[in-house]
Amino acid sequence: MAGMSAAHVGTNLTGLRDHNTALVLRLLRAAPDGSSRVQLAEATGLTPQAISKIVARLLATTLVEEGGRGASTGGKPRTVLRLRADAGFAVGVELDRREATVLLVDLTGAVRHQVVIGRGLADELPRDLVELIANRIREAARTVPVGGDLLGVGVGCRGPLDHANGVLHRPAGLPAWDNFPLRSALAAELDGLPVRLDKDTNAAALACAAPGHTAYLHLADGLGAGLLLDGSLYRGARTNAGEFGHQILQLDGPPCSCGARGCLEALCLAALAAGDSATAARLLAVGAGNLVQLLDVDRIVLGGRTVHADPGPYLRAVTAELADRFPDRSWQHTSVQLTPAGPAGVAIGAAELVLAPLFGRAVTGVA
Amino acid sequence: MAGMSAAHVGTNLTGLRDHNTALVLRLLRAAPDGSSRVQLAEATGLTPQAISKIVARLLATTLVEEGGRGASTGGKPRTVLRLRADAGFAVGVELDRREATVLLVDLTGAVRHQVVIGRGLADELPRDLVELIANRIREAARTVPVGGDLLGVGVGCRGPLDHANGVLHRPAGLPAWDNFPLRSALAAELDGLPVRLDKDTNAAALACAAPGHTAYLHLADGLGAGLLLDGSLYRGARTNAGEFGHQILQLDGPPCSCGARGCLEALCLAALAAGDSATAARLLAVGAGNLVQLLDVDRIVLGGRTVHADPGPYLRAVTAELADRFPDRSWQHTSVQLTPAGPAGVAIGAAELVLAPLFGRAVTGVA
DNA sequence: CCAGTTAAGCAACGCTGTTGTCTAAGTGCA
DNA sequence: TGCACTTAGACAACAGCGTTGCTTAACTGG
Repeated sequence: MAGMSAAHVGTNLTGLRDHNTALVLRLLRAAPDGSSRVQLAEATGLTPQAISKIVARLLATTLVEEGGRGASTGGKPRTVLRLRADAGFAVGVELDRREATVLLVDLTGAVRHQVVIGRGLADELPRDLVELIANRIREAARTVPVGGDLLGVGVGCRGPLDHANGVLHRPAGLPAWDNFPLRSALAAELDGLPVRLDKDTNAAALACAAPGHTAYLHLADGLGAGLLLDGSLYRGARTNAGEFGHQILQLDGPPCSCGARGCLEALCLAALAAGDSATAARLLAVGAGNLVQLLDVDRIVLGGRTVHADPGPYLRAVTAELADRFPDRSWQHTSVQLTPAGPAGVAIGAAELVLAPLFGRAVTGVA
Repeated sequence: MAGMSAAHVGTNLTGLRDHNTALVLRLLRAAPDGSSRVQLAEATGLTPQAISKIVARLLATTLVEEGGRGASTGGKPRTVLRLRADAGFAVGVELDRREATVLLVDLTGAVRHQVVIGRGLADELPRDLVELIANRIREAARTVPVGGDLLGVGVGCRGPLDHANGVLHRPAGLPAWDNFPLRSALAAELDGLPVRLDKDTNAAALACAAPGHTAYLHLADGLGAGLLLDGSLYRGARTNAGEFGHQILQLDGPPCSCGARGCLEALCLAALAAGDSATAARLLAVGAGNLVQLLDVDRIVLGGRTVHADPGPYLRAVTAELADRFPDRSWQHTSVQLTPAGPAGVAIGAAELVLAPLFGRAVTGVA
């Protein structure tokens, strides 16, 4: 399942239906004011009749509802279709060195409940923190309205880790957590509720999903990236892509926690420790330029505690660096922005790990 | 079409059939000794009956043929199915500063005809070189056996360029070629035969396609990469991904032809100009390590004139660098190898640009 | 008030892969 | 040599997908 490439698998009618259904749900989610059958037909390229059948199936579930009539465009007015926000919920968890966040989002991704815990990976033993978090998750679950379905729990955590198996690999240099099976431990505490684990950077990237190619850069205790290539999360062979901070920017530079010398992360954190955020921003910008050279993305999105504390210098530095290295704006223009998800982006995106399959981003069979 | 993401498009029965058909063709191509219906059913996850129907359709074309019986596995022996190499051909062209290569490959990718022209981008005006190349292509086309179909021409050229529109953007710093519409110019000379244009690095990457994630690094007059993510070429938003050589490795380093300072390419070419191939190899290796950190690929493949001249130092340097930066071999191991396509890899891969759609790598609708 | 326009449903259809059954062509043991 | 067994593959009937052709619903505009 996970890790197995969908590109090498045949597809049958069920897969075809699931693909189109997920596509329709995705389009409805992207339209907060709702959409209509005609609009869906145009967007998907399917015939209006096919859309009518798909919508009829969805209306029979709790996922979609009709919402009155839209304005007429010269004839019969369109029937508004909307995703039912209360039909499904997911819990998102951010696990940091000294802090954890637990929140509940509905099907549209809106936050409905949120608590911050003042304890993190560096403060507790694995079993104790898991129990602490599980308690908060159970509290969040109790706030789910009647009729709403809790679909699962997503956890965003410092890497490196193995997303496919849900196992940590010495996150943030903490040996106590090395090889800890966080996913199964949490699932056991929660009576088998589906749990998904991913790097904090990947989670936060999911929270700013958009069409095309996006690189999300996260600066906090460390520096990492989440890559949304063609709208879906790229995790790489060992689900450990995005180690943006461990690109070497200075040969034989100062040692980094990863063992190498001259990593962007080491340089950047050293500058920040010295209070020189201008240099940190410039270094981040050079790394971002390197990334755009390699991946030619549409969009750079910035986030993480350090950036949120004072976004201006980082946004300006990256924008300037890209303008410098890609002078032909008419042909190559990469936009630079702050993450729209805000400081809770990791936890919000973690919940997205659970919701995404519904909307087809991670479904195998047909991409 | 190109540039438009397939992820946002609905799929119908035609798309379903095309997807499965291309998958079967791809599997047959990957099995030089042929395959059987049973094996195809196992590999695709489709039922034996579905495979029988798909194979029957393919046998009715010239693409696939039966090839006798295989060994028995305890019952009726399997019927061997094989791709008919002579059913289709493609021309591949490599366009370099001072040299061009034109070759013909069959459906399996085997080279059937090859000529090298001692003139390149720097030697001729665009119109003259196009005419020269077109003559060689016509010669190659005459070597196609009767009954064989010439599917088109693929061209691999120094970037930057716009793959979607087939237009060059000042390749190799040659102003005479800036904005030259190479694809349409060549197509006009060849009576509308389909022509595809891509960066030399992308073409060469296609020539070493394999399952999983591969990064092909090409060192010749310049230094670039071709990215095969999940088996298919990743081109990025403006089809200009893979500018691996323009990652900055030394802040405020020596100026590069791209306008920036301290680019890997500038450092590497300077070392080579000084005859210091050890330093060039070490620099390439550091860049490769940065790439693996960001993309977590399964495989690094090396190619290009400079590497082929003496591959040992480059293979060793990259292998050592990766062992250094990813010490946990059991979990993270990226293999390093020379391109199996050899020195003509760019031209062979350029032909692949034409053949790939047949095998579903670039088909829209269903991925 | 009625022609025109747009939205959406109903019914019949073609085509996909699936299921169930049968035949072909081998192996292996008595 | 003969017969039970195994495996490969075909034939026919089928369920389910989106498509086509047509009808009905509901609004706009002169």
